[in-house]
Amino acid sequence: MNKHGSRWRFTAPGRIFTSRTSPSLRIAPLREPYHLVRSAFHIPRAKYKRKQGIQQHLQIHLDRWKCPPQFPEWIDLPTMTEFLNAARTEKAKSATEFQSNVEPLLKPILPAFVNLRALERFPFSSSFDDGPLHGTRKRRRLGPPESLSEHLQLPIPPVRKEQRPPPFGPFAILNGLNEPPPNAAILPPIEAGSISQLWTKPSREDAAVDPAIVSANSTLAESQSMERREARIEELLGATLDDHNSDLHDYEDERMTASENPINKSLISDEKERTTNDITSTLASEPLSPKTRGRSRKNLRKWTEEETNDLLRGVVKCGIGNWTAVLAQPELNFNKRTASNLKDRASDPNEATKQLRDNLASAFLKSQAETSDETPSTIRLPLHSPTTPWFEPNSGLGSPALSTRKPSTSAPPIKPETESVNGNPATRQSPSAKGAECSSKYQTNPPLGIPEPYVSIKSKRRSRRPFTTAEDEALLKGYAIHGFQWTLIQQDKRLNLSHRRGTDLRDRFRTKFPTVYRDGSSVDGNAMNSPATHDPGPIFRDRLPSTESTHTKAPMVHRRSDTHVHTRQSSNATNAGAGPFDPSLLPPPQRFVEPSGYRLSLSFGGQPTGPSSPWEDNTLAPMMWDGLGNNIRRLKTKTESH
DNA sequence: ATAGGGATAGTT
DNA sequence: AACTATCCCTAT
Repeated sequence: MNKHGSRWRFTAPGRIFTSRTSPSLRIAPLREPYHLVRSAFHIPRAKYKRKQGIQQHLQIHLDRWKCPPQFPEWIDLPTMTEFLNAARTEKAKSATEFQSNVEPLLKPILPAFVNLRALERFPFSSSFDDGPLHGTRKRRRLGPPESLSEHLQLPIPPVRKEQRPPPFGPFAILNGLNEPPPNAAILPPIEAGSISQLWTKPSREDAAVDPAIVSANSTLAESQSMERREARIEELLGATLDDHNSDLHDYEDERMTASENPINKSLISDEKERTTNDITSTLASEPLSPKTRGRSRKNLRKWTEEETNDLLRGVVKCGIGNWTAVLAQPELNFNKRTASNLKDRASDPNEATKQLRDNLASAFLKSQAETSDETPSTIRLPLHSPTTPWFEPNSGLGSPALSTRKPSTSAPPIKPETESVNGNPATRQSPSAKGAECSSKYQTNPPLGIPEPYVSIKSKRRSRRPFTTAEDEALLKGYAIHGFQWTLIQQDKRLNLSHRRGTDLRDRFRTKFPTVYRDGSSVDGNAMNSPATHDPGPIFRDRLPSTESTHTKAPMVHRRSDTHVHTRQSSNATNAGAGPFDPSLLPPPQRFVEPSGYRLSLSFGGQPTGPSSPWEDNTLAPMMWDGLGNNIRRLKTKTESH
C-alpha cells in the first residue's frame, strides 16, 4: 500500500490538519499510518470550519509536532523538510527494530502518542507547555481558564497491575464489524527505548503506565491479546446492555430526579448566578444580563388579536412547528416575534389562546365536514382541554384541541389558504435564506382527501425523545468501540441504539460530552456526571458518580448568547442527563487504544472503576493531517476488498 | 457518512 | 423570555 505522495488529513470535530508528503518520500515511520488514523484515531473527517479555527489549530499542531526527542519521528509532520530530517535520523534503526522488536510495543504505545493530553502529563513533555499549545492557543476555552485545564491535569490513581482487566480492544469483534485487524507493522516505528522512556517517565500524577506493564505486554502473544480484548469488549457490552431495553422509558424519572435534586438545583442556581456575575463584572458596560433584560416589562409584548390570527393562518399554511416558515410569510404580520415566540404563543394554554383554539378548531371542523364523505373518521380531533395547547406538535395530525365552546365570533373566521401566496412549492429555505414560502416538505400530498392546508398543519418533525441513561451508556460504549462512527454505533445491534439515527447519537454525544466530541480528548473525572462545571475542586473521585444526589458540580448554564452551543460548550458544558457516567471513564474508541497493559476502566452501571481510568490518558488527541483521513478511507477500502 | 450549525420542543 | 436537548438540514 503506497501512500506516498498522498495528501493526508486528520480531521476531528472542529479541526483539521493537513500535511503533504512528497511522492519520493519513503519513510518507514509513515509507511502505514492508516490504521492509526482509521482504527485508532477515530478521527472524523469533518472539516474545521470556524473562521479562526483552521489556522489557529493548524499552528497549534504544527508546533506540537515539533516534539521532543522522545517522540517518534513520524509524528513530526509539519513540513516535508522537518519530516525528512527527523525521519532520516532514525529511520534505519527504527525500520529494523520496529518490526522485529518494537512492534509489540506499538499498541501500548499508540495511545500515548496519540493522546497528546497524555503526553502532556509527562514531565518531558513540558516543552509542549512552553509552546503556544498550552497557552491561549491550546484550545478555546470559554469557561474560566483554570477549570478544565486543571481538571485535566489532575493526578490519576496508580496503575493497578495485578487486577488489570483484559485489554480493552475487541479487535476481533470490531474487525468483524468494521475492518481488518490493525497491523502493527503499519504503525510508525518507535524506538523501544523511546517508548520505554515514554512510559517510564514519571508523570507528575504518578499515574503513568508502569513501563513494566508495557514491556510485559509487549511480549504477549498476539492471540492472547486478542482474546483479552474480545473478552473486554464483551464485558463492556454485556455490562449493562442486557437490561437496556427496559430502561428506554425511564427518562422521565431521570429527568425528574435530576431536576428535583436539591443539590442540583442549588448548584444550578449558583451557576446561573455566577454566570450572571461574570457577565456583569466583565461587561460592565453591557446591558443587563439576559435574565434581567429578558424579564423586563418593556420586553413583554402582548399578542394582539391580529397577530394571533396571523399565527393561526401561518400554522394552517405552513404547519405546526414550522415557526420560522410561518414567521417568514409576508402576508402575516408579527410584531417582531421570533419563531420561538410563535411557538410559545401557540403552546400557550392560557385563556388568551382560546380564540386561537376556537378558530383553528373551527377550521378543522369545517375541513372535516367538507371531507367527511370521502374520508370519514380520518380526522380525529382530541377533545379540548382548557389547559392544553391548541395543538399537539407531535401528535401526528396537528391535533388542534377542540373547544367545547362554539367558535368565537369576535374573531374573523379563519380562511385557510389553500394556496400559498406565491403558489410555488418551495424547498425548505436555508437558515440564511428564509423564504416566505412554506416548505413543500411540510405540505405533503393530502392523505385521505384531507385538504392540504389542514394536512400541512401536521408537524413532520419527529417527537422529541430524551435520551435515557441506558442509551447514554450504550452510546458511550459505542463510542468506545466505534469512535465517531455514529452510523456504526447505531447499527451495532449489541448497543440497542437502532431506534436512534446516527446523527442523533452524534448530537447526543456532542451535547453530553462536548469536550470529548470537540477535542477528541479525555474528559475530567466528573464530566459525565456533571460535565458542566466550574468547580475547581478535585476531579477524580474514588467513587463512580451516580445519579443520586452525589452531584458535586452544577450543570453549566449556557448564556443565550452562546449561539453555537454545539461547539462552544467547552469547559462549561451542560450536563444533559445527569447520568451515572463518569467522563473519566469514557474511553477512546477501543480500536485505537489497545494498550494491553491498560486496564479498562470504562464502567457502566455504577461499578466504580475509579478515576484511575487509564483512558483518560488515552483518548485521542485532536491530531489531524489534512488528506490523511481520505487516504485512510481509500486504503481501508482496498484492504478490505483484497 | 459526518460535521457544523440552525430550528424547535419542552422546561425553567 | 431564557435555556437546553433534540431534531433537522446542508455542505463536504
